[in-house]
Amino acid sequence: MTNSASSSARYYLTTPIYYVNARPHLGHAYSTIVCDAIARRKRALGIETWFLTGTDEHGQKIERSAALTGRTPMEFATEISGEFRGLWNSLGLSYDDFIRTTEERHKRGVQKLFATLRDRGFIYKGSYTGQYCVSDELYVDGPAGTVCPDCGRVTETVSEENYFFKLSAFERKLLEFYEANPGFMGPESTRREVISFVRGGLRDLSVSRTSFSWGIPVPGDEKHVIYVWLDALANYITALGYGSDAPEDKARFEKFWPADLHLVGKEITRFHCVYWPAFLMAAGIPLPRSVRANGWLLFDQGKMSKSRGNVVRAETVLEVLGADALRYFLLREIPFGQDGSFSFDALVQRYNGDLANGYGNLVSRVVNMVHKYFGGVVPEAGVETAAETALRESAEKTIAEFGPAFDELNFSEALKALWILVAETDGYLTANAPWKKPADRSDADHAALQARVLSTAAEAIRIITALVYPILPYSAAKVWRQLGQGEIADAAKISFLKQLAWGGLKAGTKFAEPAPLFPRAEKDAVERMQNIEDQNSSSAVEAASSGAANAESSSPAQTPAAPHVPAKSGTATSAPAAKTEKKEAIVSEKFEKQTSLDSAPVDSVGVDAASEALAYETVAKAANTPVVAVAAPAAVAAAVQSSATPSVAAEPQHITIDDFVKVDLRVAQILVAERVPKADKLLRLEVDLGYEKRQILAGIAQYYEPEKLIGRKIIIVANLAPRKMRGLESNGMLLAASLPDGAPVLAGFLEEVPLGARLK
RNA sequence: GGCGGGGUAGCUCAGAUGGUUAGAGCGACGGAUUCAUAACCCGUAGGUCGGCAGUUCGAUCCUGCCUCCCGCCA
Repeated sequence: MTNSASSSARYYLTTPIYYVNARPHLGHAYSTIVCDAIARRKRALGIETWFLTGTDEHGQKIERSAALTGRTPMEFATEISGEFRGLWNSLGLSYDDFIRTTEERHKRGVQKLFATLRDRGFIYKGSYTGQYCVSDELYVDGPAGTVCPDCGRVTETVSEENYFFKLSAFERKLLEFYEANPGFMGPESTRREVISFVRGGLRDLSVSRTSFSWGIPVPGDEKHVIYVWLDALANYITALGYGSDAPEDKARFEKFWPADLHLVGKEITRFHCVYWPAFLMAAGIPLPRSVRANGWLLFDQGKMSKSRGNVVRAETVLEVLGADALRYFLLREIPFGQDGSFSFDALVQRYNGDLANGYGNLVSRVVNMVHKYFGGVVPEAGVETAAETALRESAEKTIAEFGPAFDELNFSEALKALWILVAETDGYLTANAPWKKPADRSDADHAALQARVLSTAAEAIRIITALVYPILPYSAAKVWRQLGQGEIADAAKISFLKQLAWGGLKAGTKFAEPAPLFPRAEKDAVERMQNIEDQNSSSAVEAASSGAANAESSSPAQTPAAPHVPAKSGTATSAPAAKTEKKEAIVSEKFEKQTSLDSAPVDSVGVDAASEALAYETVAKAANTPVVAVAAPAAVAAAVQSSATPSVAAEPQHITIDDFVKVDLRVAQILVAERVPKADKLLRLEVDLGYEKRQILAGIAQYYEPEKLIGRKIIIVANLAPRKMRGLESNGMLLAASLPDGAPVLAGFLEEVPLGARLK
């Protein structure tokens, strides 16, 4: 994964810096946890390691969000940044430095970088006239009236004078660099995408803004602030001391730069694989050795979901199962680099299956037996038989396989290999049954067997524990103590992983008392976590509407991208959760599309007040600009104004065809229709989609007799996130025209259509 | 629309330069067992390897077409 020189005795790795427009969630935690595991292993191998994380705090969006809450951008950023740091601390992440882009050391470094680029002739002043999406701070190609490809809103024509970076001068140099350094970026799919992007031609990049002031001023021309990506990317060097004259800063920079690994979310690979190397080349600074993209973390949505398909907070998992459970799940379940889906069910299954029943139970049975049969003191193993040889060789094989897999970031493979050893040790114990003395075995023979088997199994556990330490640091520390090995953190300081070999557990070692490692998660664990999330997300609605916690990081563009460069994602973060939210958000936007197409406004009838609140919540979160999901085009402005929601933009809300396609509209037939007790508006429907049947709740009880609906074919939004109403789960909503008096008229077809047919 | 990646057991995924019975873990079922966290151990599950056509003695792995999903770009 890294090219040359990665074997040197120092290692510098970075997480993305997280944009403070969103509160931290599991997606952010994922990237940071991965880095933490890597950092811990490197340190335990005796490699001097520097692990950097931090927050990205400039930009117009922060300025705005702060204004909505009546605070200064700095106050706002400080609060959210503190939440990130607080979460990393409560997860026990071992970062060496946490940088904020609002810190003086960073500003100084960024200004130096900008000045260097300018002095070397790679920055010039130019002007740009074109289309600009105010909401996404994004320049868009096309004539006046062009729609923003990211959010679907109509762009505005702007004309401004900016500084430009001569990105075009680096097209060939970058391609040559990629060619010469095949390990620079990964995974392979990312690499191909980046190369094909650069081959498609690079245009100069606008690297300053005058439309807002929350940023780092351009040195010598302070009405400009520096482009947020140039600002953000530079954190990787400013945190080490770039731009400082202090000797210790210079020394640190010299020691750790270039970085060995920038771990980034896959949506921001282009910034790290194209712009960042170009900036560095232009400034005459060495390039990082590798950039690796992690995939999205998706939350289970759609059909199965008991979960609401919403953002999950790391704290929830931490509270119920602990940090190690979360770390294990993320690294074991998701092949690194691919998208992975997170669900509480899968988490609990992994936890119980691998941690509680597997590793935890193995430790428990062996430590208990050593206490029971040997007073807690490791006996002499005696002569190795074929069974011990097999286990030892298996452990040696595991040591040989685990490291390379881990170092290639194939955590999932590494853990899989390690858990084979867990299973083999369990099997070895069962096969030799030290707790059972056959009648034909002498006491002496049995004692020898017990000694041999238990010391061998304990040694296997020691090996497993050492290897798993970077991934399960807290649990490994407990086991290490139980095995009488002292503090594993101390062992890590003296490079214990480097010399790890079979035979390290000495006879005579005194075990500590057994203590539970991973208590089995009871059946209610999933439910408990969901409840915690539900409570949290209902309070998040308030936060969102007050502007404090909106805009999940990846979906809206934080950054003003350059002209002609339709940068869509905005943040230096992994931001997986946005995906789900965006999907939901689209649903409300869809109605506007409908309204502009149809004469009668189509409304969402399956939604009662509660789910309207949901629709609003998700839109607000995803877009920062509350969207009103009703009204014909001409009335939009008025509707926005009259709505209680704080509105920023009043332009018509267009979406692209790509957005529309995300709404899964299907033909369904009503099989069952009945009133919901104690709800005068709600009907419970069971509908058949041809490929599946599901339950939907619809607020049409005042207008339709349930009996008359049975057999009728309707149109439903099939991929709407499930929602509970009156204790019943609704999996989708039906479509109907909304008459002036509020009465719904169900949408349907004049011709015969098959069940499950998609509308598009 | 262009480029790229995918569609393998209920779930998450491996895999083969094409060759007798396509694998693992989890879940499910049956058995054994009790040192241990109702755990561990043993066994079982028969999945058109997305669809169709072609190349071949033989394809799930090659070719073409189709379909669905995802990403990047326009």
